[in-house]
Amino acid sequence: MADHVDLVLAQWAVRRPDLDVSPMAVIGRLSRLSRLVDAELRRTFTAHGLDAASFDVLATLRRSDPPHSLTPAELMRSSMVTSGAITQRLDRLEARGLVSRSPSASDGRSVVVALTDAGRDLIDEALPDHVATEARLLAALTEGERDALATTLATLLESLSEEKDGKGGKDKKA
Amino acid sequence: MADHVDLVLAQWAVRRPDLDVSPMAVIGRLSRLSRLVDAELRRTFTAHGLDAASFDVLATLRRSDPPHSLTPAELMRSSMVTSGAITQRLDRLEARGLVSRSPSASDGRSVVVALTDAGRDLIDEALPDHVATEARLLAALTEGERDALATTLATLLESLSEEKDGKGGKDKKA
DNA sequence: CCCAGATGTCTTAGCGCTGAGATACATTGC
DNA sequence: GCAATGTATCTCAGCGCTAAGACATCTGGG
Repeated sequence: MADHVDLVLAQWAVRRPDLDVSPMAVIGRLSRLSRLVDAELRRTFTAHGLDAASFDVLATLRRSDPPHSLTPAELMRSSMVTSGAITQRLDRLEARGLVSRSPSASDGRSVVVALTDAGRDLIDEALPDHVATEARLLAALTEGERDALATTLATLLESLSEEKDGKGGKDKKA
Repeated sequence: MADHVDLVLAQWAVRRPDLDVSPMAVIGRLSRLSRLVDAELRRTFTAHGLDAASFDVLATLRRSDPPHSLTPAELMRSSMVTSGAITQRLDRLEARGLVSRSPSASDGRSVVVALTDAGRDLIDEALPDHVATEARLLAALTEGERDALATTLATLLESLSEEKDGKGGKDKKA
């Protein structure tokens, strides 16, 4: 019943008994789990000729209102990557004919990125496999555990997002 | 109370009502959380002249028995990165005088990586800040929630690790 | 009306990692 | 002994991302 993180905690207890390393029980597992999950998801993406970055953009467009178009700035905020990363992702997807870029009618600085028919077909085909993979990765949990996990992760996500936005902030002056 | 993932789930319910995307409630939050956590941890590492990769290696060595030495292969298994990544991490740390490499006495193919005094001083100085940062990131949870979260993540971690090792195989029954 | 600051997109250098493979040494079965 | 296989380390090209910054365009207060 001891995973890698349990061993790490036991080692720290010997080397640095002065430190309370208990937060690692959560953060350490979160990190390792994320790596394992990413690796598994990648297999599904590869099977459909995609990678995580491309899938992310196509899925975000697919979720948006028809005609499934967003600006690079919106994609950037949704994806948590920099603007340079979005530019390059779109370059790759555009070269493959999966998205199109056209100047925005309402904002001269902006661009409208839209799913092409080929892009929509590809993401619609990959999606069922993707969610099936996700479901398989969670198969070890009961439904109750899954729900509780989602709730707790949502709590953490909100607390970190707020911190990042400066809302309420840490404890410094408002 | 609605985080980004709740919005994503609501969008999929409209665009693809045929799909059960509920696994995203967990997997999606796991991914985003991991990104946010990594970004926060990085700030602490940077403050000590480190990055996540260097910290990982130094901390792994520090946890090992005195004289705090391991082989690249052991570091590779602990870190979940490829051998090429370990070689490069060690190149950087060795160039800074934080670790040393010497040929193994017992295995002609192998190398012994050891913390130098400077490396040990650096990791011992950074560690308290690091665990403090981790504790701050979890401050939104009660102790009970933290424990339950650690337990559930451990369950997932074990199930994915076993799958990877081929133990029990991919197919359900043993 | 106009300008200063905010915003949107793209460019580029540099970084760390992967994946494939090269090389050397170790181990096992015969 | 020795061939076949496995293990340990390193090399290197290629990839996607970040950070910093260049431009163009928008917006709101004098």
